[in-house]
Amino acid sequence: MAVDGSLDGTGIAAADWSKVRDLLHARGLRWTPQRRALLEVLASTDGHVTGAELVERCRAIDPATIPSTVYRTLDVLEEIGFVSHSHTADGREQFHVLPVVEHGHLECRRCHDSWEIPVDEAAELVTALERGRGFAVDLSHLSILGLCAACRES
Amino acid sequence: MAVDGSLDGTGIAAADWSKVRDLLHARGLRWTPQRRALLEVLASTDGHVTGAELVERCRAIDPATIPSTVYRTLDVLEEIGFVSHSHTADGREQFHVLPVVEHGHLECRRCHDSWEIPVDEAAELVTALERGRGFAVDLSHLSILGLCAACRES
DNA sequence: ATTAATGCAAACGGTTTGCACTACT
DNA sequence: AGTAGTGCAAACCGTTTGCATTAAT
Repeated sequence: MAVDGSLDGTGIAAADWSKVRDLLHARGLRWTPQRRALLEVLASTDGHVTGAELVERCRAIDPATIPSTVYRTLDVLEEIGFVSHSHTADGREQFHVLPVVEHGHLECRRCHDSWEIPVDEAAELVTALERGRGFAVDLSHLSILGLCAACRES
Repeated sequence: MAVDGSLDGTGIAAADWSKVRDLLHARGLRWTPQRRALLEVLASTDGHVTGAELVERCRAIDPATIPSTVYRTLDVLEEIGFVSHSHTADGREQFHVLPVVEHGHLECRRCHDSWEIPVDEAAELVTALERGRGFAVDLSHLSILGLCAACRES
């Protein structure tokens, strides 16, 4: 996989990287090899990963990766709106990239696989809570634990 | 507040304690001062507390309280079905006493207050996920973050 | 007399912090 | 040159573990 957006041939990822680079530069922030590595990792996720997983995957690219650098970069990426975070059922931080649509997460307590819940699937709950209690649900922080179809059968 | 269920005059708490004591004895487990203290704390909660909060409140009763004892007791209380646990939005363990009805939690990201969500309020979501994906929601682990009515106004 | 439960201390895992140094701009 | 970002190490917080000791049965 390409490491520099400007030389990349895969399209989407390259576009995202230069966008991030520009957003950083616009704020006087900098583009470093460590940030590039994290962006590379983020670009190849299916949309949600824990902080610890990101550290691990960055280490695959650069074994010298330091956790604090990853977490600090995640903070700035969250500030510029490139990622957002919620929490898994067992309390670890869960990050997701540029959510095109806001969504929650569904997690199986047995196989620990997880899926996204799009707005429309949670719509009834969200509007019910809003109408009944005036509570504005933060869907991107919604994490539902349960048993997936496959695990229920076996 | 009374410390021994058999001498207690307040009713509910005393009943719960002897029930727990009996459940423990039925399994060859023991009734200790430390467990009594935790039960006293649990009896006076509004239904949900974090593990760390329980440790702190037990210390108010007995300053010599040891965290591991509290957590170990919570484990057995969960085993005998007297409490169950989920996780708060920031990932700490959240315990609740004998849920008469299974329920989730609503937490305000600003004032950090929290409320219970009874089954019926989550019913639509639960059945939608079950029908659409065969996913069995674990309502007692459901924790929704958002902005409460009071905090939205100000 | 059993053996469950405790106190203690140390370790855990994920994340955060302080600080001197490095390297983007 | 200026200062954002890094590497490192140490601290953090809530929770868990191992083990010798205590105490409920």
